[in-house]
Order: sequence, then structure tokens, then C-alpha cells
Amino acid sequence: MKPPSIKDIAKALNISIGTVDRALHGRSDISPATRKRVLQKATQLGYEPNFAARALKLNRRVRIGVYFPREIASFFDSLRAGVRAAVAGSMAVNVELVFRDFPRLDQGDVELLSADSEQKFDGVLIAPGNPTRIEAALRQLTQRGTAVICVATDAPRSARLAAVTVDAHTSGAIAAELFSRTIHKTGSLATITGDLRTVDHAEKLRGFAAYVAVHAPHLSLLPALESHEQPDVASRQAESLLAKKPHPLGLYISTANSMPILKALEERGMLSKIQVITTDLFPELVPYIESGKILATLYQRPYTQGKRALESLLNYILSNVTPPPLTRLAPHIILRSNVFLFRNYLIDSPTC
Amino acid sequence: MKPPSIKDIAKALNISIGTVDRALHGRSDISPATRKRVLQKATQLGYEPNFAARALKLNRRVRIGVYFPREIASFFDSLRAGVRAAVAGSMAVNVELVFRDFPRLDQGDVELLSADSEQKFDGVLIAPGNPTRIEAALRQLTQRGTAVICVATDAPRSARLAAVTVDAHTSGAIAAELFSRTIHKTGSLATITGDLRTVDHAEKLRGFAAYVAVHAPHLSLLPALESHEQPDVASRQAESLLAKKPHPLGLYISTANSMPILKALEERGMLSKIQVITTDLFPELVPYIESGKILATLYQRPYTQGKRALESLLNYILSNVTPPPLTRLAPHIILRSNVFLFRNYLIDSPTC
DNA sequence: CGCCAAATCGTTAACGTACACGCCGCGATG
DNA sequence: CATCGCGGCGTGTACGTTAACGATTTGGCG
Repeated sequence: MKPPSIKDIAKALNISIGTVDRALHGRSDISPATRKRVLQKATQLGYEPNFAARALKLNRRVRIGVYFPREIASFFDSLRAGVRAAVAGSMAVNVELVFRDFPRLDQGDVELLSADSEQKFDGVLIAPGNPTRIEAALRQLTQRGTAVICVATDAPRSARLAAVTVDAHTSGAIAAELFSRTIHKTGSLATITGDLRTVDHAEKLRGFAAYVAVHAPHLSLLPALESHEQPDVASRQAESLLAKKPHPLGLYISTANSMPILKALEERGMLSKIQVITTDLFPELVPYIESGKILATLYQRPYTQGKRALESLLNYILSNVTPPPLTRLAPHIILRSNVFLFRNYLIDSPTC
Repeated sequence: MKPPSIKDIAKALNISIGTVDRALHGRSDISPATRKRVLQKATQLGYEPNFAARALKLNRRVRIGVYFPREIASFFDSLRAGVRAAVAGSMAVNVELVFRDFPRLDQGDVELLSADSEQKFDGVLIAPGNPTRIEAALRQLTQRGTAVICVATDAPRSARLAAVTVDAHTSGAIAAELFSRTIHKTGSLATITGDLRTVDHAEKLRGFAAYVAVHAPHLSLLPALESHEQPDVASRQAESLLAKKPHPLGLYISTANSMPILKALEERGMLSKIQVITTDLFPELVPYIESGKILATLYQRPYTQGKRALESLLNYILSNVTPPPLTRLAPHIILRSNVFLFRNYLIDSPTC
């Protein structure tokens, strides 16, 4: 009836539960012979450890540091919500989340991390802006025994345990494919990005360019513009794009703060003449999609990213399960026809 | 340091843990005055029950019946995998899954359910083919205290506790939008569906038609064809479509077994002349997407559906949390540029 | 032979919760 | 006055696991 416990194993072999425990956990103070007998009996009875009992016994308090930038809020707030949801869902464990915010993706992360160097975290979640600049800090953390998982953006060659991101290369490729299937005329495509030193932004553009090169011979690529997440720069770049003649047929905005650019285009009545694909979703963007003024937005599912990242981290810390080094989520393609499913994405975890 | 337990509450009030337990659970044998004091102290100390201890103590064995059709295997096997993954992830609980398969979506569900009428399930997961025919059985189950959640397809007016599906209406609308943005010429669109009595299939076509009517004035709709999931019927319908002249510019296949139709189209060299959008993903379909022979497929995320459904069911049975009556997942739009992310979707839970 | 240390194993007390059981005092009843 | 019923409360045990501690045997070495 009931699943077997270590007591049952002990009874079946006429030994004590202490010995069974030693055998099952590869501890010392046990002879190889009895260890073998125990393990054999365990598999024979189909023993599986009772997580509730384990969690109750070793009432570990797990401290996790969460290092995310404040900007862009729509994205990272959602990411934080996913993290919180994961701890709520993982019953049976005391998780203490310490949220540490730094100003922007490209500034303040390393400083904050080294300022916290005396903190004792069991695990750390971080969105690194500049992957090379942060390597030293991550190595130091790992050496002190804290597991590090990168979220949203990766530091590939660092000592981080794993990374959970949306597949940026695919994001770019999808944008390119949507253009190639929507635009039948011959012409050019423009791109505005955030900061090309961030791995993800660079990857998006590579994916975009690769797809265009292979599958869209009728479309050519203009050089990418870096907005560095500064609204004024972005809107000036939008203007310069419009000045070109013939104007580009499509514009791929691969950074999440696309509003300045959209406003600039709208003021000049260009939104109807150029196909636009944006990145991520926030309330101000919804009307643009609903009205068809922009073709699509590629949603990076921050909520799901945060949830998955923390689940992986807890699984590693508590159950010693090594996560895959790279989890790539598939981005959601949000169009006019499905945008309403994502409208309340900030409230809870609707459509994921 | 440590989170407060009922012991701490008891100590703070100089009473026993038994009394605290009675107060917190609204049991009898306690005076209103002390109950109030306890509840007050509990919120004051920020008491939260320890799930591990609770799960250990009441070692409930939960039996769950899973009623899915065998066909279409690619879809429902994935659904079953999601269900299994959910029980693996919900540690601390003994869940016994009883898988009960019936032949096809439109046949055998009611019979199997009534044959199992003496089974005592705490919860049931079911994919009802014909919603009205199954209402009586579901009402009977609910009356006997078993929670019922519909998965993949819904029985809206029945006594089921909740339903987890992909939003079928949106699925259809997405297909229509993709056609409307890809096809610039004037012409007609055809649709082949499974069984219109199934709520989901009907919903898809409604969503498809609604979007075309509002946003694609240059496209007209041919009457929908029902294949009833029979390969020979499907391929004959494909032929009849091709006989029309001018032939339709787009074909939306809203059922998951699209292979017979695709084969028929391919043999006549029509796949390059007509835009095709299919439903769901299985190994044989992948090459068609990779080569661009079909425009897109709308993935209904069976794995995620199964996982979410069982999570909701367990949450209701164990924690008494009422799930939302209708959880609609957003379908994934799979194109040539992102199909590779979904290739190994059957193995584990890759990109979700 | 005696003694110490190492190797091997048993015993037990927690972890926080749920629940059966028992105890006490008070008013009602015979 | 003895007894009973009952509301109100305390006590104890069990759930399965872990880990500290004790107990026993064995082997080695002087």
C-alpha cells in the first residue's frame, strides 16, 4: 500500500535505519558489503526518499540574492514576479529572497556585487550587462560555494552554473522571417538595438542578419544603430532613418524600450509606411499592436524566465541536480490576433 | 531567525499547541475568546504553516485518473508526459496516476468512464471529445467528490471544476492573421478541420472566420471541411480543394493529423502554390517547416497543458485552492526560424 | 596478554504538524 | 450528594528522515 521507507528496508535486512541512511547517502562508517545489500534492497522495494520528511528534518534556510537592473522596469519587474512565484510554488522550503537592484543593465552590477561581498548567499540570480566585466566577480562567488545562474542575459565564459534566457538568435531570426514573408517588395531593413556589448543584443542581430542572408534575397540590411537605452538618442536615430530615401521597408527594434522610436515614427506619419517589429511587451505598446500599427512584438517571457531560473537554482542547491548549462526559452510571437492573451501578463502568470 | 511555528504561538500565549491547532483550523472544542487571541498572535508573528511538516503528517495518497484518447498519439503522449512531469515536480506528495486510454477523441470516453464508476479517484483529468454526451458522467463524478479538470478540450456547461486548454479561438485568429499579412493577392482561403462537434475545433474556425471578416477584406472563406480524423477522407478533401479554379491561396488545417493532406498536396506539386498553416507538431512535420513548404504550425503545447492541469488539480485537492475556471494558454507560432527549438519537445520540457 | 583505536552498526532526539485521547471543572440531573 | 455530560484544554504519538552520539566488535601493536 504505502511506499517503502528506510524503516522497511532496515526491517527487511534486520539492520537499523541508521545503517540504511549511511548506505543510501554514501556516507562512511559502513562496510561495502552491507552497503551493497542495502542498495540492492532499496531498488528491489522501489524505495524513493520522502521529500517532505527530508525537508522537515533539515530545515535549511536558503538565502538567494537577486541582482537585476531597475531599467527596463516592465521587463525586470515581471522577471522578479516570476522569481517570487517560484518560491511560492516550491513549498516545503524556507527561501529568503534578497533583491538587490542596480540602475541599468550596463552599469552598477559589478559594483553592487563586490559591495555585497561579505554576504553569504547560497545562490545568486543575476542579469549581467557586460559579460566580460563581471567574470571576476562571478568566479569569486562560485569559489565561495554560491551557485550563480544568469537570467535574461548570459555571461557565457564565466564560472556561472547555468543560464536561462530566451534564445536571442532565434528572436532575431523570427523578426527576419516575419519581414521576409510580409514584405514582397525589394528594399532594405533597419535595426535599432540597445548595446551590442550585451551578448543578447548582439545575438539578436546575428540571427536577424543570418536569416535575411539565407532566405530573403530581396531584402538588404542597413547598419545597426545602438541606442544605448537612451530615449533622446533613440528618437534621433529614428529621424535619421526616415531621412533616407527610399526609406527602409522594415524596422526591427531589438531593445525593449521602443517607445521613443515609435513616437518619433508616429509623429511623422511613418508607422503606416514601414513595418515595425518590436521586442517585449508593456502596456503602452498594446494599442500599437491592437491597431495593427506595428506588425509584431517578440515577447521574451520574463515571468517564465524568472520562474524557471529560480526553480533550477533551488533544485541545484537542495537536491544537487545540475541544471543544463543553457536553457533557451522560445520567444512568444505576439500579433494583433493574440495580444489580448498577454495583456494581464504582469498581474499573474496567465498564458505564460 | 527561524520562521515561527505553532509552538511559538503556544509559548507566547501560555497555552498548548493543541489549542493553537484548533484555532488555526477552525475546529470545535475551543472558546471564541482564545481562538481570537491565537489568530491575532499568529498574524502578529507572521505565522505560516510548514508545508513539509503537514505533508509528512497527513501522508495522503492521492489517486488521479487520467482519461485521454490514444489518437492523436503525438499530441496526447506529450500531454501525458506533462502530467507525469507535474507529479515529479510536486515533491512531498504521494500521487498515484492511473492512465486510462480510449481509442479516439470522439469515441469511448463515456463508456470507459462509466466502466470505472466504482473506482475511487480524488481527481480526474479528461479530454472530452463530445462535451454534451459526457455531461452526465462528469456530474456524477463531481457529486461523489472527485475533482474533474478538462484538458486540451473543454466541456463548458458541465460540472467540471476547471479546464486548461490552448485558446482555440485565438489559434484560428492567428492563422487568419498570418494569411492576411502574407498573402497580398485577392482570393479565397480553405479550412480542413476534425470534428465540429468538438468545442475546440469549432472555436478555431470561428476565430479564423472572425479575423478574416474584420481584417482581411481581400480574402474570402470557403466552407470548412470535416475530416473526422480519417486519413482517406482527408486526402480526398485535399484533392477536391485542388480541383477548384482558381485554387485557394491558403489552407488552414486545424486538426493535428495533417499528414494525409500534406502528402496529397505534395504529390500534385501544390505545396509551392498554396500557403499552408497546420496545427501542432510531430516529427514528420518538421522537414516541411524547415524547408518552408508550409508557412507555420500552431503549437498547442500539450506538455505545458498537462503540467498545468495536474498542478491545478493537486493544488485543489491538497491545498483547497480553487483554480480559475478556464486557463487559456497562448499557442506557440512555429515558423521556419524557430522550429528547431521545439524539435525535442517530446523528450523533456525544453522551451515549453 | 592487554589496551587503544578504528571500523561498523544501533539508538535516539529532533523537525512542525495533525489528531486521537484524556483530563479538569462546572452545571445539570437523578 | 453522587453521577453524568460537555465545553475547553493539555498531552502524547506518529509521519520519514537526518545526524549526533553510544555501543560493540575487530585488528594491530607494544
